[in-house]
Amino acid sequence: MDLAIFSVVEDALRVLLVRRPDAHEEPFPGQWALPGGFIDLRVDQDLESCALRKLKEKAGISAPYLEQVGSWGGASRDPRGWSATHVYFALMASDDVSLVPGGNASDVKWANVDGNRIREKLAFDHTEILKAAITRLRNKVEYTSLPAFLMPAEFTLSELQHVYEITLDRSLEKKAFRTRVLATDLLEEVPRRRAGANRPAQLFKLRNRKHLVYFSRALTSGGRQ
Amino acid sequence: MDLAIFSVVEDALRVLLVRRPDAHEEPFPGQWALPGGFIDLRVDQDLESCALRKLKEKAGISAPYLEQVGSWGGASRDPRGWSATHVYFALMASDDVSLVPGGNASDVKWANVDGNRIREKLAFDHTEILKAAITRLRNKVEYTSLPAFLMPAEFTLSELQHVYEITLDRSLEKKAFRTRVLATDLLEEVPRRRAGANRPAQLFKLRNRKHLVYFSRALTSGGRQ
DNA sequence: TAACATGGTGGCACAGTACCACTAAGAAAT
DNA sequence: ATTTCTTAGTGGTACTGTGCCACCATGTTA
Repeated sequence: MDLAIFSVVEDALRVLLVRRPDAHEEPFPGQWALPGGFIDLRVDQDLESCALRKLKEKAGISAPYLEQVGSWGGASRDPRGWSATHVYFALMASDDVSLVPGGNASDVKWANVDGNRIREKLAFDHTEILKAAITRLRNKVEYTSLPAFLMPAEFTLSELQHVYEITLDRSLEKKAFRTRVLATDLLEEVPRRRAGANRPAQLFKLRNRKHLVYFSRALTSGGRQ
Repeated sequence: MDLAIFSVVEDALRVLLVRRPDAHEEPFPGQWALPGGFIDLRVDQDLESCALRKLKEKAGISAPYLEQVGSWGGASRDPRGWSATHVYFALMASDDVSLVPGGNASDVKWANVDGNRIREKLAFDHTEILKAAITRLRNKVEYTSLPAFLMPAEFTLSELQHVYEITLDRSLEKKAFRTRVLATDLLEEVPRRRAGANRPAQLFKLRNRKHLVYFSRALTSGGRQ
């Protein structure tokens, strides 16, 4: 079981990494890896509850967006022999990030996603797994409301667009974005505005914290470069 | 490892089933199930080669469209205890169907997909797994060229549309379908026509037997009822 | 040669997006 | 108090791909 836990922190898409134990009998000692671990047959009813348990242990969150990416198995991915892992990706709201890391700070970190990879070299086949997770995320953001699960409880339309732009790594056209989002029942106005050194912006919240909205088309090219 | 092998036979979407062995120490004796089996750690380099091997054994085909659907694991899916399986779905060209079944004819059959289920009651959690595979297939057909992998080497546009309609279980509008397909580089004309009791139809083949085309929108409602 | 059946197209309406200029509303600077 | 600045939010037209449907095309069969 391995997890790709994403969040948007400081205007960047990030993924949670943990450091492998430094014991010499362990494979890839001291290297960065995706959080995960073995299934506990006495505790975990099924794969999803195992993923939820790991998520709570590593990131301290209990009700994130969770989706299976797939499974990887083979003879060469672990030096100890044939192995298989089930991979999930999770999305964390940015205001829950402060709760992380739950363990020793030096052994957990958020790594920046650049393009469709990260700078760190990962243990096992985690580089390939992470690439698949990022690709899945990006593709799905094109035609769903996935980035909504990366938002805090209340947010403005511009903030939501900004998170879309960060996860897609390209700019979007403002009017098209707004029309498209407001045409669905994704959002609900709250009677508050975000103040700043400019015109205050309407705040919204999700109408349903669990529901994923599908758009009928993808947005193509984007606004200001 | 379990496989949902689809094909379109006699104007219907079908999935390949195998009968469980009748020995009493086996779970679900004599019941229908998705083809599959255990990974052979000496032979299978990774999950995909295991799926390809099973596919060759059960259906006698060697280069189909193959895609991972996900994995299922839990304490209650097998009476023998905690277990997990990796699930792939495969698409077979209709003219390869004659090669099936490879084993005893009475132990293998094509089952009709009705709605998003089949009539047969399946062993283990295979009913749920198959439902997920059918849903994945249907969803993806909306915006990709997946049904092209269900076609014989040469086919007409009407035949392709017909296979789309069978997999989607609804009718499509002729002009919209043609315009959309021909706007991509999916097909290539061959210098032959399909004769019949009517105007002969242009035959096409896939420009690339492996490449999957993505459309920018889904088709909505369809033509003649 | 007329009837029939399916192949294939022309043309207009419509929905959702692309584009871009414009107005709106607040804080900060003058 | 007025101007400047910055981001919020909108109006309006063009464009693309689809929905719709009538119509023509081209073969076989009666």
